[in-house]
Amino acid sequence: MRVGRPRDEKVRRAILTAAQELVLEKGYAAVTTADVAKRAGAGKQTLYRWWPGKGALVLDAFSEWVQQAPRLSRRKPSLSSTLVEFCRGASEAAPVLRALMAEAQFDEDLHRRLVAQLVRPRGDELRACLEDRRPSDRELVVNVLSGLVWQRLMLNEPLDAQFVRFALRVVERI
Amino acid sequence: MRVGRPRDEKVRRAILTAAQELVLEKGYAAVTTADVAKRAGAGKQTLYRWWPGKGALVLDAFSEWVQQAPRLSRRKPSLSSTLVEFCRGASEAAPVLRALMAEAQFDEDLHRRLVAQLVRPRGDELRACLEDRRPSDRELVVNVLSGLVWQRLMLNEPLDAQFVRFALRVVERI
Amino acid sequence: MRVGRPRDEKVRRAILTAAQELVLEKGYAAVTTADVAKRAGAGKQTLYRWWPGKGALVLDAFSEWVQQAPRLSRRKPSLSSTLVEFCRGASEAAPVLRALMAEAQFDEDLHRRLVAQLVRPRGDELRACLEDRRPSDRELVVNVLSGLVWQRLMLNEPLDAQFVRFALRVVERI
Amino acid sequence: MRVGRPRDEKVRRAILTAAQELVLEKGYAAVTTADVAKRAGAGKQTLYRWWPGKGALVLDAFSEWVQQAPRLSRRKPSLSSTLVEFCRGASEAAPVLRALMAEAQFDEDLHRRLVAQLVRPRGDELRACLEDRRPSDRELVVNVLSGLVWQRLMLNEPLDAQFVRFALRVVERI
DNA sequence: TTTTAATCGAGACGGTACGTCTGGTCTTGAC
DNA sequence: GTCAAGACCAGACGTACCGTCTCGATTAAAA
Repeated sequence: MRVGRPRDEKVRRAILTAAQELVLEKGYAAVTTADVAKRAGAGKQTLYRWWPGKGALVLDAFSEWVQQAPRLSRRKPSLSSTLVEFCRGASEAAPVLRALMAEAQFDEDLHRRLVAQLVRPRGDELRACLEDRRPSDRELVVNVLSGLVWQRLMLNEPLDAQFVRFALRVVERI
Repeated sequence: MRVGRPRDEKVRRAILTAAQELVLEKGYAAVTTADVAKRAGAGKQTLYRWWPGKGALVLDAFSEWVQQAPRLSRRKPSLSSTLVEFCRGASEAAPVLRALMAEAQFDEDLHRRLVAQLVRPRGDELRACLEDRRPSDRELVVNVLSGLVWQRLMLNEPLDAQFVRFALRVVERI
Repeated sequence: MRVGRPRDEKVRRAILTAAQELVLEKGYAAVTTADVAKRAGAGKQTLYRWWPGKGALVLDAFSEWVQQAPRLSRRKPSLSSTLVEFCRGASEAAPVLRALMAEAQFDEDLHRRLVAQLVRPRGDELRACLEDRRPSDRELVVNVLSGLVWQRLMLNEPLDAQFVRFALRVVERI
Repeated sequence: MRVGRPRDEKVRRAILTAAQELVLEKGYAAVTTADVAKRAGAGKQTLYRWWPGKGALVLDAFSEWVQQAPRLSRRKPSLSSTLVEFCRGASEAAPVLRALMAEAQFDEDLHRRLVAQLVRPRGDELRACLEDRRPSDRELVVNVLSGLVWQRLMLNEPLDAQFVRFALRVVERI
């Protein structure tokens, strides 16, 4: 059985919340691990016990936030509504997503986490809307859409309704 | 007339060369402006007189390198050959491109330079291969292809022959 | 009567032993309370239940060790033999004594313990060898000898036979 | 010739002054290198360029301070007046001297500096007052007096007029 | 026998100092 | 005024240690 004092889930939550608040307030680059720990009323060591660094922490903070969106409809959502929702979320979180993807380019481990927690799940959601397509087409469409969105993010161009229309037009021609 | 000692073009070249060498040897993140200056036999101040920081310097060093590829054929190149060439270059320089795009997420000015010196020119080359398409389609195709490539880079997946076939298959269905 | 589980004397001994071993192996500064607890198979809390900190613990560990020297002769020992024995012990334990006296400068409580457990008893032993002196002289001699020894320790100079001769020469001139 | 920007003596002075002030205000243990750098308007790196750590810095700060005492009399000072002056200085700076001697027990380099900058010079001053003594006696007296003073410091006992009388009584009997 | 309460090992916790590192600016004398 | 050299300010970084707290298990006296 696990011995020693168990890890305190409340502390973990407090750090995640603090990270989220601070990143939204001051932006990813301006936040330090020390800031987060202080705001959370935690020690730096505790933060580093749970996460290897700022990137992984902020990723956790926001991948939970993104998941907040209710997935309660039992009916398979349409591609267009999924894409709209997708872009809405990405647009709100754009600065964080850009920073995380950027940081991940310098950090192998963060890169893996980012793919597993954000990139892949979004792709899976899209794929789920394409069950009526031929399997070989599915990957095409998912890649194209995901590529368009990430490019848009990295080039800091708006993920607005016009973009959604554009993307849908691309898809219906494939 | 400008007074004082004139700026030394040889120094500028030496810094660019040193930056290129060091980034290829140790990777973007592991190189500092001080390293580059030392290798080039230059002072840090000289480096900062010509460039605003590491990002812009490395961008210059490698955008020249990318342009090295001879564009001498007067015949309009085909889309597929352009894409092959495009991916070959991107694949070789992938670590640098990833790092520059990442850095640009934290640096407005570098972002502008990157778009102007790397992103836009590549898009223009692609566009030039699509003159037989309807104008509205052109932007579609350019966006999709560029999105696929950048996504591939940022996700650190190979830009190999298989990817080129995949991309061409997408395009011919639009 | 005391309720609850009684304190375990075996644990106390294990911690003292572990502290002694570790300090002899790695030196006072390189040992942490966590190290000692781990070596003793004890928890940190147990250690802190018995002692207020590393200093007091090590002091206990070594003041017992110093006392090991048999004081069984019923005849009053001579000053010179006492001093020889005194210096021999201080020389062996020099690194620990230096560290304890140093730590005591930053820790009021440890300072009191150190004086009570090490400084005063040694002075009393010396005083006991000087019963044939005039009372006012006794304090003089004890202070001078003790001062010479502690200075020698703190300046990291050898407490060897030559020093003993030197000290005795001083005393016989007072 | 020396190239590069020369070290800035003004910064060095500012750091020394800040160290002195802070140590007098808050005590040695409560002062950090970051505090000193901030108060001095300097960067931490600059501090570490000039000194290897807090100990060496504070030693410099106070060894200059101790030397401030005017040594202008051309006549050889008497032993008693030297001792009085000696004890007055040591008494004022007692907390710092205790801390430095303590820290030096954990830091070989600081130990050497402390002996060279504080312990030896004081000894030399005493020796200079004893030119009328036999050479072999001189070392005796210097050692005894210095031992008495340092012991007094480390045991945190007052270096007052009574102590001076005591010390002089010892000396005149040697 | 059951309850109670202090102890035990293990290790997470808040706090904080440390010394290193990087980025971008400033200051020399030489040219 | 530019150059090489390198010191400068600023502050983030991750590690280390301290002494406390929390957990489930153990132990013996009290009920």
